[in-house]
Amino acid sequence: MTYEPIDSKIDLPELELEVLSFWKEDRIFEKRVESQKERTPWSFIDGPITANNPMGVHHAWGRTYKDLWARYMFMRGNKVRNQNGFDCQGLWIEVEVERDLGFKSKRDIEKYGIAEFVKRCKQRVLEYAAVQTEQSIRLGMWTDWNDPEELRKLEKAMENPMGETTYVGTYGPVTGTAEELVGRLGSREMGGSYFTFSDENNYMIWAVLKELHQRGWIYKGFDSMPWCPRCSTGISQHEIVTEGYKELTHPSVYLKFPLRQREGSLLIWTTTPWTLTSNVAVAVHPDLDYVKVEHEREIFYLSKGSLPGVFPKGRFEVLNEFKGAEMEGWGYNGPYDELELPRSLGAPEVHTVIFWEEVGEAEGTGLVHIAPGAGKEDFELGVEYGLPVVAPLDEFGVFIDGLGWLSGTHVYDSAEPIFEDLRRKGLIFRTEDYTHRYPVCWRCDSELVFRHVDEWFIRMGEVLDKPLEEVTEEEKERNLRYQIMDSACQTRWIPEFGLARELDWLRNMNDWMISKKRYSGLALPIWVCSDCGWFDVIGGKDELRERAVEGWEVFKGHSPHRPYIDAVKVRCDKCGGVASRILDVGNPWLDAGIVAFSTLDYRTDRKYWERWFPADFITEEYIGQFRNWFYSMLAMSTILERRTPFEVCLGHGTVLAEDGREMHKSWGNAIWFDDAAETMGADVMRWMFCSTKPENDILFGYRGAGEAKRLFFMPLLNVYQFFSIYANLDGWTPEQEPENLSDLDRWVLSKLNSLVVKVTESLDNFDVYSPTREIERFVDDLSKWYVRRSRRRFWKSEADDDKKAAYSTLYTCLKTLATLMAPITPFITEAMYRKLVRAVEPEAPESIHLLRWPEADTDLIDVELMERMDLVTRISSLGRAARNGSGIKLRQPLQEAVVVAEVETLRMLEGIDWLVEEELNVKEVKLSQDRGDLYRYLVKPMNSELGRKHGRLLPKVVEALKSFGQEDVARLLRGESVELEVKGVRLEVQPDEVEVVFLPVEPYSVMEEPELMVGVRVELTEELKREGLSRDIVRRIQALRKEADFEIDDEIDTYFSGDPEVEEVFKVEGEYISTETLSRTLSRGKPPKGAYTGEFDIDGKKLRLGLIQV
RNA sequence: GGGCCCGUGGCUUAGCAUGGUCAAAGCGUCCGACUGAUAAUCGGAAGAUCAUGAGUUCAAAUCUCAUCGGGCCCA
Repeated sequence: MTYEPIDSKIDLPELELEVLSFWKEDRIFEKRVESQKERTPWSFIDGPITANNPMGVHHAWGRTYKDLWARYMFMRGNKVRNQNGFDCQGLWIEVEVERDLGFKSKRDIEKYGIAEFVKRCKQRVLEYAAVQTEQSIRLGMWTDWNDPEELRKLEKAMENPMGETTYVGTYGPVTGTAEELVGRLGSREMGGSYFTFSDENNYMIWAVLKELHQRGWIYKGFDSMPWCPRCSTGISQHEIVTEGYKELTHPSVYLKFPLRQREGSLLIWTTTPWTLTSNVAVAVHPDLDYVKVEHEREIFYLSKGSLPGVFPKGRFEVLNEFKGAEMEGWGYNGPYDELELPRSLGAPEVHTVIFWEEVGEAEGTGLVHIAPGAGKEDFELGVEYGLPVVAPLDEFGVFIDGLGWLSGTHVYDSAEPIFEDLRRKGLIFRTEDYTHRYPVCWRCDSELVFRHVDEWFIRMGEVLDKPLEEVTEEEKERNLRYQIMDSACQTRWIPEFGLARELDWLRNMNDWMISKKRYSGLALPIWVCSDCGWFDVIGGKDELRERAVEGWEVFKGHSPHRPYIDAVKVRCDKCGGVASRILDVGNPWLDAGIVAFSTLDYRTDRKYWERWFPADFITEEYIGQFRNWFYSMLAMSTILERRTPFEVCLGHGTVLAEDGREMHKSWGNAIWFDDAAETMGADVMRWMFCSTKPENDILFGYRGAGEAKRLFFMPLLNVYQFFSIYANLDGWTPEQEPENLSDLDRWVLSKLNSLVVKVTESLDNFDVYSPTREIERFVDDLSKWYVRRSRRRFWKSEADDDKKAAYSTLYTCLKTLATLMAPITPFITEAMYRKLVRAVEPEAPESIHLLRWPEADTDLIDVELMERMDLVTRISSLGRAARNGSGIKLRQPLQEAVVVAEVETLRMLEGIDWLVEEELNVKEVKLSQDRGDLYRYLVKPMNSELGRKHGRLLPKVVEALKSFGQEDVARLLRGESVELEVKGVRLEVQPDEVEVVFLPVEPYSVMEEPELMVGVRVELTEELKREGLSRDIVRRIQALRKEADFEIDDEIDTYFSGDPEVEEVFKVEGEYISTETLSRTLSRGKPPKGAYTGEFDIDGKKLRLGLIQV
């Protein structure tokens, strides 16, 4: 058997596993790398995936894109560099490790030991890098990465970081300490995936930060930051926005602030009672209306608009009304003026009413309590007014010393005691529960508080009040923000609105907070003198060694991570003191943003870097990345080179469950990657992603997968199956070339070459959505028209030229189609290629993925032929509908079909009308330009109209209408009137006085579309009936053959008996029946013993059959 | 409050940048057929105020504006 069949059950995952082992054993990917040496570079940069957990199906979308364009660009003749990347540093990994170790807070980590903790974090990364690599292999990805087993060996070796070990990488074994080898992962010597915790990645960021420092763009800032008390770290703007909010209910309180020079109190409202110790001022809107009211013999001040909310029962009296502006400078007594900390900062003295444009009265009282030490906007306002900052919480969220009875209380436990205290002081007006969106920690869900902290920032540059195009070169020179915008504009964003989003982010973002008070991450290379406050940024390991004044021996041999790096001290340039590294680690987006430099040897081999920078292409899920990876990549590259690091950025949407919601474990609608791969198969998954428009979200699940399999993959494989069955029987191989091709062949080849053109254009344009649509359409054409109409060409017994033409054409179609699909569905196409092409073309490459991309033969594209065939399918479709209407089944031959159309249309059918004959099972196709051949028109009088007009003449008029010719009807249809004469009276019939009815001409059943009409003659002669019956008989014999498990080419002896009519058919149509069923003999009578028998009823007529294999 | 996407038959989507063919497909439903690719396949039918309103135009699902609803991003 030349062409191995694909099992009809078609277990796609099973087939994929076979292909995977072929790739592995025969080192096909390595052969691809080997074969591309001398080619033009095509550069791709992988956005690192966090190696923290198994990957999900949502990763598979982007990874499908990543893999497919790498495969495609290779096939197009490029040298492809694509290195997988892992994100390795940052809070998310720490949190998982903390969870594993059962830690509750940072204190547990300190107790456990930073060195040990950081080591565990690295181990976790190695563990999941191995898992994700295996999963990605299963997805069909081909890229440079590590053998998962080697990663696991390294993970174990890390138990003793300073112990010697050996790692086998892409280029052979490397030996060193475990920590050293881990720090060198992804390097030129070791190959494999890049890891953002590598030494080079860290030191490269040092170089960038030094560069920024030289421009004066690094600074230590004090800001009011969202802070997670559990993680004990600030949460940056980048992190808080996506998952950073939750609907929460808190107790809120209306509170009295007694006025100093006036009677009564300001009425303020807050949802965060813990901030009250930090109150320094109250803000009003100068233009808003405020009122003085009396309520239960007390005087309150609040905004007019907030009255209904504050006094819902309406028991108050307005004493006075005025603008907020009049309240400026009013003094009041704060609720915690007695405490030591506020007093020491002079807070009580500055308690006054100030202005703020943001004050509203949708909620609260229109009087806003301002605490610059405990809120972001408050802080900004405080800077404006020069207010003192009372910062009440320590890093764990505990009230610090100097706050009296509150000192030592945790913020989470503070609301009730504070309420009680205020109640005792008689300051509470009312409390009520309040539900709002409140920021929470995106990793551990703890409620965030605002803390006044010192953090390190990269200065973005001021936001200028003018359009981007008007910003001058000089202004850009000292403004990073606008430089990055320039870079963003150099990139082609797909979808196009990507640029607008990126620019929007850049326009709005604040200075970039890069510090984090954590452990496992980039050691920020900032050394500060504790004596005089001087600081410097160190640009690399060598510089550090030179400037180290102590601690180098502790650090030596370690990766630049805590705690060892913290031991190194440098000399203060200003006062000669000793400067220490700040203990903060870096924001992880620094790690991911630098990879266009760190992984391309920017510091050590500039030529190599230049060859591969910028990336021709990157692709990621766009949600979030405009402010994360896209942003940080642009930022880093702009700082170093002032240009974009990627030419094309393809963003795609989100993976949702089939119910349209996000996938959540607890909702039971999540699908794990491994399950998806083993149930639906990787190719089906890839196809689903590719046939979704990237800017849309995908509803991903087994229903869609089943549909893709049934509607696309099965028909495709069935075509292959069909080919293999007959080509095997006939022993056809590609060297048996035909002399001539039929119109059907030329048509499908024309379609095929058009497909090559379209798919190539689209993929060059980073559009895979359109190709999936085009390919689906082609598979439809191939299976639903070409194969269907060619079946008999394959069945006939002699191996004539027409048969060769059919084989050759179908072979070409399948081979080319598989090649076009190879980047998208690498498994199934490999299987087809191996069974189809490799079976008969020994000199062909061993894998479809080593092929060159097919060139379209545009000479074979015959637009006219495609139009003609299109007409044939339209006619067939109409004809089938007409047959359908008649109720006569397709197996019953009919005498004729009539096609009515314009003469130019009919001319197009020359030479291919036999296809219609076969498709409609008619003896002949008649062509006509006269609709009258199929339709006649009947004019029905509308008696109400005509009667009113003609009175007694009506019966005569109706009579006359019967004699209307088709020409008269045509005029009425055109809206013209027709004259007639009744009893010598001439009168006019208007179109709206009659109804024109169409009736098919007997004995035709008719269907039409504009400009085209098809009718079939539904009259049955005895001969036709007999033929129909013979086909029914053949059908029954075939069914029986199948049931008896005979091979397709087994010859048989057939025994029959039944009603006389049936037996008669065996006589008259004997030759036809025996040819169709490969019957050597047809014998009337009882079959011998051992025959396979069956009894049938054909429209009430009996038939008994017996078959014997010869 | 600002920016960006999106509202098309019961469901999922195409069409919309270059306005003009009966608004296209798949699922589901109903009816029928085919069957030497067959635990597949094919045909037909029913089913859409193209979110709403206004405007531009001879002509709007498509362009403009507004409104409503959903999503995302940022304040």
